Amino acid sequence: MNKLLIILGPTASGKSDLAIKIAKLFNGEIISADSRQVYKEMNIGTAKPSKGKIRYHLLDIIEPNKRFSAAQYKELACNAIKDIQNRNKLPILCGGTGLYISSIIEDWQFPEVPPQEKLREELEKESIEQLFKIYQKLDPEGAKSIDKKNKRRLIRAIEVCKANNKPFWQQRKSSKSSFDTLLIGIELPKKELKERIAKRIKKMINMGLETEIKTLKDKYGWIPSLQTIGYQEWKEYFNNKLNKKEVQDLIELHTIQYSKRQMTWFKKMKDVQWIEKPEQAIKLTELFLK
RNA sequence: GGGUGCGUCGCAUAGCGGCAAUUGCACGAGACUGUAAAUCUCGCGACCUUAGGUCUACGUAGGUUCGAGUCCUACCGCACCCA
Repeated sequence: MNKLLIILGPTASGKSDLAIKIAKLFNGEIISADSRQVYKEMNIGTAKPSKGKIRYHLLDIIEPNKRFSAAQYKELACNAIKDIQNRNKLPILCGGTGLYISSIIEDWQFPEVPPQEKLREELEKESIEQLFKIYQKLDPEGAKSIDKKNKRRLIRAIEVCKANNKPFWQQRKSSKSSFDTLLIGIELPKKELKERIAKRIKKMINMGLETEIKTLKDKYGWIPSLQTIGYQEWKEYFNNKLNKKEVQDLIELHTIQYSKRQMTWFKKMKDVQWIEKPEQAIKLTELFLK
């Protein structure tokens, strides 16, 4: 069996619940496609699914102060998918990180150049214009289409070129996924999504989000993985610049904005079956598995 | 009743005679191949097909000026002070 079911959608749209439901009905296991739920100790703020009967992969696989990447994700996720298929179960890829999902369904080959902190630090000092010039020299073709005002991206492009002595643009590859896929996207009316987001955030706070963050920042400081919606907002709170209500409002705002960015990515993806109700997903899955 | 200050594009903020008007936020659209819940771009008075042009706009009404968000007068609203 080579089937792979994918469930995507913006945050708080009910992806996990749907995935669990389908996993129960169709003998499946879930692979999280979420760039924050991979971290240990970040539970409440990432709305990490709690342990249940259904096996959930790629949660809690890394320490919060460690670096994680899309390339690592892709490898781990592919392995998990194949493993599940080999055991004759249905793998369900479920999450809101568009980049991670795309890397699997389009079988991206990331250039095999791990991040090089030193080089990055060096390049970080340069101006954007300067960086663009450097990149232009290394990869004139790529320079035509790169986002020339995005420092982070320029630095990575330069890093890859230097490491392999080949233009960055030629090192990015994608192809048709070898999996037989069904993509289901959840798209709720704006108003409903907003309500669900607000509700979820309230719940998080009631569940002790503040304590979770306090523990994390006391233990690790404001590490990069805390640069996450629902976490970063508390920095000002602990500095007494914001009160709790303001933090909550900010989280809500940022989450809504994030959900729009997610949709921008998803809408670009081909072959997504957009649904609003879980029953529709179940029907689609039935047909898919026939 | 007297005095002072302030009223600018959803909100905040700049502007001190050449302005469709600065900046931030919000909002809209979009990009994305090892940080992606990250990072970045563009748009944001209306109309005309782009270059560009036309109209309507800085509390209201007048005035001075080639030209007014900017100066003057009156009025309205808000804030503070003195009575």
